[in-house]
Amino acid sequence: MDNNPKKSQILEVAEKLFAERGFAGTSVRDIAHEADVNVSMISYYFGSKEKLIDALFESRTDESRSQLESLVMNEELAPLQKINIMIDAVVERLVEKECFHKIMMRVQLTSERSEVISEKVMGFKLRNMELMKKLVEEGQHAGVFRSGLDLSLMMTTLYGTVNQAIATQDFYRIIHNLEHMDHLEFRAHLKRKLSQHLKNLFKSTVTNEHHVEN
Amino acid sequence: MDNNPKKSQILEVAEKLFAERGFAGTSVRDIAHEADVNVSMISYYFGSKEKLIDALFESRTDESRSQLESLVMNEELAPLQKINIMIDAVVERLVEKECFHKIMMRVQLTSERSEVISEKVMGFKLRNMELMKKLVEEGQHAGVFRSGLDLSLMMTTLYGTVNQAIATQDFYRIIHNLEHMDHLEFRAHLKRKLSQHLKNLFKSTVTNEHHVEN
Amino acid sequence: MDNNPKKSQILEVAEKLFAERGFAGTSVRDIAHEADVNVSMISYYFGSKEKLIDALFESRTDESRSQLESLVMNEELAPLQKINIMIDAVVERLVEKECFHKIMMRVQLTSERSEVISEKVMGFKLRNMELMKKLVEEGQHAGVFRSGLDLSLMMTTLYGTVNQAIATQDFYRIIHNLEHMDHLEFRAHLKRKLSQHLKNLFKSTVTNEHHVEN
Amino acid sequence: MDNNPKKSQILEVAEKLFAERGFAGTSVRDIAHEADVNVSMISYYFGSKEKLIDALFESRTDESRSQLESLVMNEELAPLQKINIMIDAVVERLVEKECFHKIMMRVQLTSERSEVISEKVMGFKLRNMELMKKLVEEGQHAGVFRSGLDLSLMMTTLYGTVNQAIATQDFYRIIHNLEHMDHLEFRAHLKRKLSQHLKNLFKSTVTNEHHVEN
DNA sequence: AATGAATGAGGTTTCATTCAT
DNA sequence: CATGAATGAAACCTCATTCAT
Repeated sequence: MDNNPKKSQILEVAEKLFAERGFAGTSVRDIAHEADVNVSMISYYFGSKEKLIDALFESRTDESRSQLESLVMNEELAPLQKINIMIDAVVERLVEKECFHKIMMRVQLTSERSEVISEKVMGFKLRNMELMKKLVEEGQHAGVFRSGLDLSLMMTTLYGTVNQAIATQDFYRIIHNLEHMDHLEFRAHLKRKLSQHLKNLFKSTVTNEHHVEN
Repeated sequence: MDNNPKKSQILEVAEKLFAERGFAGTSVRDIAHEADVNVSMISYYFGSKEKLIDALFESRTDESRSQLESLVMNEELAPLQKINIMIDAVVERLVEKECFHKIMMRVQLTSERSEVISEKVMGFKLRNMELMKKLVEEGQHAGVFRSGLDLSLMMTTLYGTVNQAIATQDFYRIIHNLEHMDHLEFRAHLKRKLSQHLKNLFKSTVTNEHHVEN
Repeated sequence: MDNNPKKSQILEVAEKLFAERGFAGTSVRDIAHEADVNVSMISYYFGSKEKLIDALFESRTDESRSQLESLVMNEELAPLQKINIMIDAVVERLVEKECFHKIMMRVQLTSERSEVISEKVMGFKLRNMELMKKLVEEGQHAGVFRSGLDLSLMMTTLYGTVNQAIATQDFYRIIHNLEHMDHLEFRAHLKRKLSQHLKNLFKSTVTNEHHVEN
Repeated sequence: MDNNPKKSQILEVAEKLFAERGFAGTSVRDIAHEADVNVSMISYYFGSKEKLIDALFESRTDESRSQLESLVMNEELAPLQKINIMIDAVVERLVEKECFHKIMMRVQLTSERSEVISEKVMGFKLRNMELMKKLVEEGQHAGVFRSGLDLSLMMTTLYGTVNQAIATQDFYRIIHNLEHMDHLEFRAHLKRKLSQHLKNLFKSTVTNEHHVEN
C-alpha cells in the first residue's frame, strides 16, 4: 500500500475502529489520535472520511483478489476436495481479516453505500459466485453433486456461519469456557471448529442423499 | 407498546432507520422528521437517543419472549419435527422482524453496547440456547441425533444463514432475477427457500451419518 | 402567603434551590420535582420563573418589614445598647433566613435584576440605612458616638461579615473542628460568635477612641 | 496566560460575564460573541464550559500566589503595621480584581463546585489563614495583640466587608452622591475608605482594650 | 382550577474539513 | 509536503412555557 507508513497506519487503525464502532460511530479524530497522526492528515491523504473507507476497501479487496481462482482451475483435486479447500480458505480469510469483514457485514446491512464500496462488494461477491458455480457444475457433471443445489444459499450459509461466529465469538467463548485462551489460540480453535462444522454440513448437502424438495 | 401512538411511531421509525443506517448513523433529527414529531419528543419520551434504542430492545425482545418455549415442551412431536418447526420459527421471526434483527446484528458487531442491550441480547441467546439444548438432548436420548453435536455451531449456522440472507437479499434478488417481486412476495419466497435449505442442512447433520471428527 | 399550600411549597423549594444553585442554575423542573408538583404549576401560579423569584422577594421582604423599626423608637435604651440589639437582630435574621439572604447576595452581584427585585432590595437597604442613621445621630447627639462615623461602611461590615460567615460556614466548621455539630447547634454557635465579634468590633469604632483620619 | 491572544481574550470576557451573570447565567454563545471568536473555540481551547471556569481559576489564583508571603517574613515591621499592610493588600487585590472575586463569592455560595475550583479556593483560604495566624501569633508574643483573638472571624470581617462593599458599590455611590466619579476615581476612593475603615476597626480589636467575652 | 403532553428556542459540544503557514 | 489552528454545521439535549383538556 503506497509504501507510505502514515497512510498504512491510518488505514490499519481505521479498519479496527470502523469494525468495532461502525463508520458513523468512528470520528476522524479517534482515528487520528489512535494512529498518532494529526487530524488533518486524513483529509490530506485521503480527501475525506468517506474516501478513507473507500480506500480501505480498495486496499483490502485488492489484497485478496484471485486468492481462490487457482483452486477452481486445479485439475488434480476431486470436486468435494475443492469444496473443502474452499471452505478452509473462506474460514481462514474471514477469521484472519476479522476487522475488515466486520466492516463488510456492516456495509451490507446499510442501504446507502458509496459508489466505490458497492462496486467492490458486488464485484467481490459475483466473482466468488462465478468461481463456485464452476466448481459446483464440475461436481454435478462428475455425478457426485446433486443437481438441485442452490449455490447462493450454500454461500449464504458458508459466509453467514463464519460471520455469525465472528460476531458472536465472545458468546462462544463464554458458553464453552474458553475465556482463558489468548486471542491467537482462540482464533486457531475457532477456525478448526468452523472448518470441520462446515465441511460436515456441506458434505451431505452437496451430495445426492437426504434431500427433500418443497 | 404503551398504547401511546407517538411513542410507537417513534419506535417504529427508529427501528427502521437504525436498521438501515446504524445507531450512530441515524440522528434524532432524522427520526423525528420521519416520524413527523418534534425533535424534543425523543428526549421527552425516552430521555435520550441511547435510551431510545434501549427501549426499542426492551419492547421488541419482550414481544418475542417465550415464543419458542412451548415447542420444546410439546410431547407429541418427534425430535426432528421439532427441529424443523424451530427452523421455521427462527426463519419466520428473523425475516419478518428484519429491521430489528439487522439492529441486533449491528449491535453484536459493536464492542461497547449499552447495559440494557447487552443484558437483553445475552439473555435472549442463553434462553434460546437452553431451549435448543433440551431439544437436542431429547433427540440424542431417543437415539436419532448423533452424540457429538456442537449446539452452538448449529445455532451459529441457523442464525448466521438467515442473517446473511437478510443482509444480502438484494444480491440474492439480482442473482435469481427476482427483482420483479414485490416485497411481500419476495419475503415469502425467501422464507420458503431458507426453511427448506436449513432443514436439509440440519437433517443430515443432526442424524448419525456422514460425520468426520477432527 | 396566600394560604395556598402548593404555592408556599413551591416558594420554599425555590428559595432553597436558588440559594444553592443560583437563579439560572435552577430549572423550573428541578423546583417542580423537589416540590412534588407538576412543572406547569409554576407558570400557572406565578406566570413565569422570573415572576417566581419576584414573588419570593415580595413574600420574604414583606415578612421582615418593620422588624427593626420599633427598636429605634424605643426611648428606654442607651444608644450603644440599641446598636447591640440591632447587631443581634441582623445576625439572627441573616443566619436564620440563610437561604433567602444567599439569594440576596447573588442578586446584588448581578448587573441586571428584575424591576421588582431591584426596587425591593433598594427599598430594604434605604430603610435600614435610615433607621440606623437615626440611631447613630441619637448617639452622636448624646455625645457617646464619635462624629466622623461612616454609617454605610459600618453597615457594610455588619452585613458583609454575616454574609461572609454564612457563605464560608463550611470552611469555618473545618477550621474549628465543628463538623460533628448538627445544623441547629452550629447555627446557634455561629450566631453567638458573630454577635460577640461584631459587638466588640463596633463598640470601639462608634465611640470616640482610637481613631485616625486619613 | 499561555501567550495566546484568543485564549486570553476568552478568559477575560468569561471572567467579566461570569462575574456579572453567574456561571449558569452565562452562555458560551455570549462569551464567544463578546470575545469575538467562534463558539466552538471555547470547547476547542478549554474542552468545555466547566473547564473554562476551572482554567480561569487556575490562571487567576496562580497570578496572586504568594503575594502576601513576603509580608509576614519581614522582620522590620511592627505587628500592627503588618496588619495594616495586609489590609491594604487585601483591599487592593479584591477591588482591583473585582470580577474574579465576584466569581469567588458566587462559587462560595454554591453547594456543588468543580473539583479544581474547590481545591483552589480551599488552598487559597488555608494559605491566607496560615499567614495571618503567624502574623497574629507574632503580635501576641510581642504582647501588643490580645490573646483571645478569633482569627477566622477577623478574616471573615476583612473579606466580608470588602466583598460586601464591592457587591453594593452602586448603592454606596448613590448614598454618597458619587455618581459623577468615573470608575477609576471611584475605585481609588473606595479603596481608601475601606482601608481606613478596616484599619480602625482592627486596631482596637486586635489590641487589648474594650473586650468582652461571652 | 389544575394538569400532563407537547413544543420550539436555545443550550453545549463534537464533527469533518479547510486554511495559512 | 505536512501541520496545527480554526471554523461552521450539525449533533444531542434541556429549557421555560403553552395548550387542550
